[in-house]
Amino acid sequence: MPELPEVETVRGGLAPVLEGRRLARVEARRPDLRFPLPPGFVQVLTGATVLRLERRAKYLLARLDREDTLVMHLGMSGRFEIARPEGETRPGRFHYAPDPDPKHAHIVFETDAGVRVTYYDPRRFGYMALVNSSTLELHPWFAGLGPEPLSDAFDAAHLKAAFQGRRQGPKTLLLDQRIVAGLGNIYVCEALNRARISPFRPAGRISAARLAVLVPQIKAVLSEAIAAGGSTLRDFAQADGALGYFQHSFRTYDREGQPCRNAGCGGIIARRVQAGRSTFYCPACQR
DNA sequence: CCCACGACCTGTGGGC
DNA sequence: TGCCCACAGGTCGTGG
Repeated sequence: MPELPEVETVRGGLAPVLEGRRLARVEARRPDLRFPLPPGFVQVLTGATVLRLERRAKYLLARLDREDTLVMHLGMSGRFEIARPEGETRPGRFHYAPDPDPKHAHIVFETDAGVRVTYYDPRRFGYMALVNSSTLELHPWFAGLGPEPLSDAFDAAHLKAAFQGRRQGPKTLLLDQRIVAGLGNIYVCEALNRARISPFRPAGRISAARLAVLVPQIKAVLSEAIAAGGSTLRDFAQADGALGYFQHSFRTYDREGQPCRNAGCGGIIARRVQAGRSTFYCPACQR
């Protein structure tokens, strides 16, 4: 599920309970998620202190007082929940409300403050790994990533160069994490609608002037979504259990047959499968 | 390089 | 009510 705004929302929710805390107990309730958990996963993490919780693209990075960084990707259906102890039976031993979804509770972290952070992932497209911190940016998951869309490095000139000579539509290329890192299906559809650019127009033939409109629209939709706590569809919730509200602001996503919300448009949102993914767009104003 | 398609895995919602 | 199919926020790989 989670695209950049949802991962950023999760980061913001987990940071206050994890940063500066020691992981007193770590439990892997199955040996794998999408990939096998690394050997020594539980042993390395148990007793480690989380120095900072960061985000790069759609990855969460827990910087540890260890050689390795804990790298986490939520895939399509991964989510975290925070549970606070309901009581302490004896020092360091806490008890909690029953887990509402034990079947999909794959990884459990318990901090020295007794806060329990559980990773749920029904589809198990998510993954966790331990990656050497000093060479993290050389790791295959990170080496080829494009710039953060909210950074100054992501600008019209960057997109112009990345789109140069490409015949694929901007929809497909913006999903390519090597071009820009963190966008997913929802926010690409939303940004292209705001910029009134067709998802199907050969990217190399989009003018620099229109890319100069697209870039700030991408930044705007991401910033607004982060401010709203992300989008809650199906299973996504913030780490504290609260729902995100940005889905109410969608202009295209999952709005097939409904009116385009762009000023003065009056078109009807359509859905087309493009490169195997649903593309929602307005045929009237997106050119 | 482009595209279409399938794989990974499970759950849910809509149509009949 | 029950069954079946389509589809789901993300990557990764193959083959034409």
